[in-house]
Amino acid sequence: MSDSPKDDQNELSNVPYSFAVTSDTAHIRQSFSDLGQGESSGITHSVAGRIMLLRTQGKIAFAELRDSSGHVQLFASSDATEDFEKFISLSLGTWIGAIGEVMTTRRGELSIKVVKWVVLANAQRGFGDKWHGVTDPDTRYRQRYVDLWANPDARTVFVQRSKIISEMRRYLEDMGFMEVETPLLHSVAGGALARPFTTHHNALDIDLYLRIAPELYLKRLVVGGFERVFEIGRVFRNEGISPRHNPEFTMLELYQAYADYSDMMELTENLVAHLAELVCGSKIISYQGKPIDLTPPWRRVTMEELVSARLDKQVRLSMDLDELSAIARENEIAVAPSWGQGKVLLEIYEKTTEHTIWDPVFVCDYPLEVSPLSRDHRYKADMVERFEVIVAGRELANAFSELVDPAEQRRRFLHQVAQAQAGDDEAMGMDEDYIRALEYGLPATGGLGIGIDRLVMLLTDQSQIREVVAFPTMRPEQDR
RNA sequence: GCGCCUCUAGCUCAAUGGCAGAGCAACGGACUCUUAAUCCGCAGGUUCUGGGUUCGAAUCCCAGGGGGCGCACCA
Repeated sequence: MSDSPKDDQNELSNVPYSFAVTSDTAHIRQSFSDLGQGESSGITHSVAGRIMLLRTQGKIAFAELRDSSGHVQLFASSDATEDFEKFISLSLGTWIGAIGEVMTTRRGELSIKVVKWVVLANAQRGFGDKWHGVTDPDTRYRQRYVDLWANPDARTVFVQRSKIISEMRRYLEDMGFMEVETPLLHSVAGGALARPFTTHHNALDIDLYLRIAPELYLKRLVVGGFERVFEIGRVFRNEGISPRHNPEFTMLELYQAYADYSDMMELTENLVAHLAELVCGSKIISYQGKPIDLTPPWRRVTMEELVSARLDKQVRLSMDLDELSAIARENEIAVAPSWGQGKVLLEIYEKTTEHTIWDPVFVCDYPLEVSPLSRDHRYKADMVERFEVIVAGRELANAFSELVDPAEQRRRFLHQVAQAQAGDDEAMGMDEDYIRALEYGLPATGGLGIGIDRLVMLLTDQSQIREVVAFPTMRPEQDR
């Protein structure tokens, strides 16, 4: 970052406003794959991209031209190429457009035999070591444009991210879901338990929150008669940054009328397995050196069973608070006085069990106490019909049968407000309009949220969220 | 927010108390089929910043800054 750009070379700064390409490098590779060694195709193409390598050899030169689809070799020679002397003095990183016949060299390398060429952009700064690239994480994340050229693997991740999201859209649309957009600016921060970012609207003179979840608006749309809706969008949570957390991240949320959380399980496992097959070529993927089998159906097991098996003793929500708290303390969990059995059970699960799960598991049936938007379990007291999907020790999805009873929703919100007053800065606020919406009638509805960034991490074998977010949140650069 | 680690040429890295170096990039040159081309030459530094210990500090100590990892919070 302290490096300074080279002085402009005037003749190279005078670059054209457009350049007509006839093909990209991937299509050329595809079209001329049967061209034998030392053959000329007789077909001229015009390509553009960056010069990533340049090998001069007296009166001839070889360059690697890279574009967004791949790369192809340029072959230049003093008798065929215009301004040959200038061509061989090009700096690595220069964008050029090149026109010439498609051919192969004596060694069989597919090449464009450059006749005419033009500089499209000058690279005044270099892209690092041509073998090692740039590995400094600070540079890679702050200057992603450098990373993407210096480290081709970084580029692949973002291509796959794009494929995952685009295929997710297509898959859901094929199921009859409609993509919608709901507000990012909320006057009540709801739909999840998290601290929000605050901002201010000048004309209305009110504080607004950047949304922590689209949930409550999406369910309003179901009330409005859109029976299958989804949104893929950014949410914002004012929390710490870590290898698995970025303050803004992308969520898929979907809602399906007349469905419950069992339907959401089926949808989730089928969607994720489908995406894995698309991106990884198999439902059995490799993550951080270990295999993960995403083939449906995934194991379905209750939180109580998981924790009981892990701790090798019965752990039930129906136990006395003292009894549960003792188990928590045995596992070095500090129990806060405001916690009920539900919160204690959740803490025990999260601290002792969650990180030990590798292959995908639907962790079913959460305590009502920690699930203010989920519908009461149809058979189990103080439980809700909710599940999280855990893969590789991490939460991948969260879903439930939605709470449809406005009076009960009001009680849940009131409890949240009390929690907030007791100092819980992640508790939800009262959302009167949402209750009013429920009063107009929300049918049985299944809801699902999937963290896209974490899904992309899983399917691209990345351990850090910064590898799948093009421009992760960073402390502002200091003057250096 | 707390703990541990780290910062040396544009990039990737050496030098562990004794003359700050290499490869790549850049720059100059040779070379008509290369594949990280090769070869010759040249240049490149506030060793993150500030203070301290020492005859002598990239190296040891203190403080600050950037980054990484772990914990906490969370998805």
